[in-house]
Amino acid sequence: MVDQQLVTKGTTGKLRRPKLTPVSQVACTKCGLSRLCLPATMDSPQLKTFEKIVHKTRPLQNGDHLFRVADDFTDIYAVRSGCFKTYVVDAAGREQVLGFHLAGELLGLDAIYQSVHVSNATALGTSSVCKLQYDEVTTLSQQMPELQNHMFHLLSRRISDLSAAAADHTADERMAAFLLSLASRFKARGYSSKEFNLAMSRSDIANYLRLATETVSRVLARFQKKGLIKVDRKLVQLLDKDALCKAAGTAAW
Amino acid sequence: MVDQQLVTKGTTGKLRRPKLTPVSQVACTKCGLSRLCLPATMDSPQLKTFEKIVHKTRPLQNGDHLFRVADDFTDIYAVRSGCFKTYVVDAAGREQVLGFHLAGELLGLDAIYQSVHVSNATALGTSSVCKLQYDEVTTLSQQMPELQNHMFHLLSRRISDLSAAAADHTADERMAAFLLSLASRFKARGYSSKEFNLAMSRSDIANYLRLATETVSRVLARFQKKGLIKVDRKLVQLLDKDALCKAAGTAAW
DNA sequence: CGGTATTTTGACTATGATCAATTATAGTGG
DNA sequence: CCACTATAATTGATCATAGTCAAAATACCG
Repeated sequence: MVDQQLVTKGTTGKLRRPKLTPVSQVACTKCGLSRLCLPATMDSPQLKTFEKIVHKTRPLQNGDHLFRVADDFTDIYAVRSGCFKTYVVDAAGREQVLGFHLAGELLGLDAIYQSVHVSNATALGTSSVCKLQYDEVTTLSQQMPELQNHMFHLLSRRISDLSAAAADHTADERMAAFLLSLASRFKARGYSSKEFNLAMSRSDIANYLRLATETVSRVLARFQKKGLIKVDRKLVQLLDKDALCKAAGTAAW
Repeated sequence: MVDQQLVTKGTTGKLRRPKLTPVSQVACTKCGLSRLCLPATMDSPQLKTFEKIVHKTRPLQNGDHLFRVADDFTDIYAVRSGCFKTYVVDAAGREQVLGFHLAGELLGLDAIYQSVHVSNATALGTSSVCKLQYDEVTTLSQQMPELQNHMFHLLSRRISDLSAAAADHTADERMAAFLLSLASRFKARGYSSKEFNLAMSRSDIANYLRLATETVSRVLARFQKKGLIKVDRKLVQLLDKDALCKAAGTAAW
């Protein structure tokens, strides 16, 4: 694999990461929770109240678990930095990746109705979260319609996303849709939507997309040959988004 | 893997074992809403208040649409009788069935965050629903913690179900799991869990399970030959649930 | 009944999985 | 800094599950 121009040959991916631009006016000072996981309509005093139930935690290292199946459910987590993967292990011991969660996204929502975690969450690289005690969230939601509403929206959105992901698509479509999804989420966070690092391994991607690792490799190679993307290890550049959208079988992103 | 920290003194008085939310004795007199879609802890006066926001509608005929993509989202629907299917149509015109919804189950939850429907819902056979104006639900949730909690639970449960359905399984596993899911839902509604009618066509089932219609036919035939089930047209009898569970790759239901 | 829908069955095919081998990459300790 | 190892990613060859195409059988409905 001959790659001529690497802006920086990566001992660390951090150096070359596109700069962050602040997204929201309001932000939780305590943990940097951006607008992405906060109600848009919160004013200052509300924010202050809200901050009281947000608890910082120390960062997790690659592979560390945030929670596991059957753990007591007491807290919701908001990703502060890094990336987490959630997964389950079925009766036959096969792992199934349920999702990847970037900064500003919530973890553990599937545990609410059973008061027990039904999935595992593990850090991909050094990552951190904010902790929100669930009963404090519900209590506060009683007083703050905006928060209640926001919770409904977040849950609804996850339902919608999962529905979309459940659809029947070819390997190429799924891969293209996956890359575009990452792009749009990075963009929403102020990062480049054309170039980003994959926090997860090929086999995690494969598992998430219900493909074999080899297929992921091949599809990426094929996309590259067709000029849709450029891949170098973890770094992905989207060269032709329109074509990618077409490959994904979706309207423009 | 599975921790043994199951001995936890409760921080709250809540049940925390993996089981369904407790069911209530009460039922909405107005539309027959069963305990399945009502908060378990509602008492009589609360129920009366709740009933005020429940609106009966006239039954729909087979194929009638309850809502379509891009329709304004104003109401949540609770299935009163019959069965509904929700689906989307992708850019290429392919239909994707998202789910089947039996009495007591809610419809339209994926529309909350966009205030617009993102899926279509159509009746399978003559079916009816109750209508709940969404902003009345949220307003009432502010005053009734039980209702808010119930909404969170329902949304969380749907997330959990969708996650499970998204997993990568063989045709046999998916079919077995599908039959068992129906069985358990019928049982929860007081119907037989061993014998029931399929409200949906083979091709709807196939689409939902991401299989070809022909494959559904073949799998059902295979199951019958192996003595797991008996199928006659729409009527299904589960003859050997244990074997079905094994075929589904799940623990007993 | 007669005509249309749906379902089933059979033959063949293709997409993506599996198996196997090779090449990169990241970590570790001398 | 460089072997040395373990892990991850890629590439090739072959296989199998489920899809597609085609046709027959069965159910549905006026």
